[in-house]
Amino acid sequence: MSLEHILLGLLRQPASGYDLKAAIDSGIGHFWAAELSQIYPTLKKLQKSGLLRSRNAPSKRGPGRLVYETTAKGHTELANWLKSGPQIGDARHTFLAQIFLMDELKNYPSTLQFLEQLRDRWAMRLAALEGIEKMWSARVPNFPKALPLAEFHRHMTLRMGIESNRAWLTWCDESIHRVQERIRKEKNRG
Amino acid sequence: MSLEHILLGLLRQPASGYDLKAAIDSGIGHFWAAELSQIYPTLKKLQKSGLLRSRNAPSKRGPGRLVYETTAKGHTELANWLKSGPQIGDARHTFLAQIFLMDELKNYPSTLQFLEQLRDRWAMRLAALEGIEKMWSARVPNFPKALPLAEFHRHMTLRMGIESNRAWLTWCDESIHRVQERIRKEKNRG
DNA sequence: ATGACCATGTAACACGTTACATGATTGT
DNA sequence: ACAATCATGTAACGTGTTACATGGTCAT
Repeated sequence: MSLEHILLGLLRQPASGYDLKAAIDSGIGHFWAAELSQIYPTLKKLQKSGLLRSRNAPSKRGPGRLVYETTAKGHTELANWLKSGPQIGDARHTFLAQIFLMDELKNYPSTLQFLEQLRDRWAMRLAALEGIEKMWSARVPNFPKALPLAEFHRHMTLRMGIESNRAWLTWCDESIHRVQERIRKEKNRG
Repeated sequence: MSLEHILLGLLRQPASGYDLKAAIDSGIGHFWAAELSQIYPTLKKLQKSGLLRSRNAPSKRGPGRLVYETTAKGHTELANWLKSGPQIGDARHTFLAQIFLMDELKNYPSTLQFLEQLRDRWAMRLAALEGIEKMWSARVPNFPKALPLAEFHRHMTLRMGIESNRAWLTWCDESIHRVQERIRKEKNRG
């Protein structure tokens, strides 16, 4: 299970399940998602295996917090996972399946509209990611060369998000252009 | 469920569960995977809902085949799914999580090796996809402009595969370069 | 007082993989 | 004879989402 290792990694700083949900959404949201209902049981399971320990802590508002942190055994497990080589999941891209089958509609304008919706969403995502990088670079002198070890690794994942989003946008624009050409040709023939 | 709609779409040509597994692996393998143990029950479920019908057919070798095809109701359902807009799944990229946490190893050579493994796998995938396009273009005169409706849509998904793989490779090379620079700097300082 | 946020959890369901079971045919 | 391929299926398990349950605090 990858979520186990992700929690293990994020918990090198003590945090509660609620904190981890926020850290995932804000920090790695562009390539990972997790719900609280999955996080809480996973933390308990990790503690049972001796990879995490927890303590109760008060909260300013709301109920008491359960703060977890990684044990020595947890560090070992995390290191082994990182050394085990890249886990390239079979990414399922539902929207590609939709395009693959979209000839069913026998109608170029439907395809066009679909691609434009895709482009809009990706343009927004790309702008968000570029914004994050811009703010980061404003904060750190000699960015990104001067980034310390941990930030350097985090920055690589941000760059990956930006670069793939850019490629997808380019592909969208190309595809939109090709569809528009076909619509034009049909008109001239009809 | 997306697999339901994918089977529905592929079944505009009659086929057995076994055939569909082969069609998925060879046709959309670069963005979708499915096991026979998932395909068979899904087909039964679709038939029960009236979106597919089946008939028995003999086989040259092995047991009898169950050949399915889409009903009118199935076509309607498929069209509705295609018109419902792009489904952008929260793609989970485990390898990005690994990089994000890899500062744990406190060791640039580990990161370097990881990135090189990623690059090698993507280089192979890219070569495979480009090979498919090359063979396709050799077979069809005036490729890709002359492609008919269905093939045009399939070609767009192939292009997406090629373009994102290329972007990932570029990102890999960039990242490898950045890590190597850091290793060099450490040596000079040490 | 109403809604947003803090904070933890359970239950039911949906989706997907791995392992197992069965058995015929074809090529080496 | 042995392995690969054809062909269908079940069972157990792992992973992830949605809905539900509970209740305190803070700002408007």
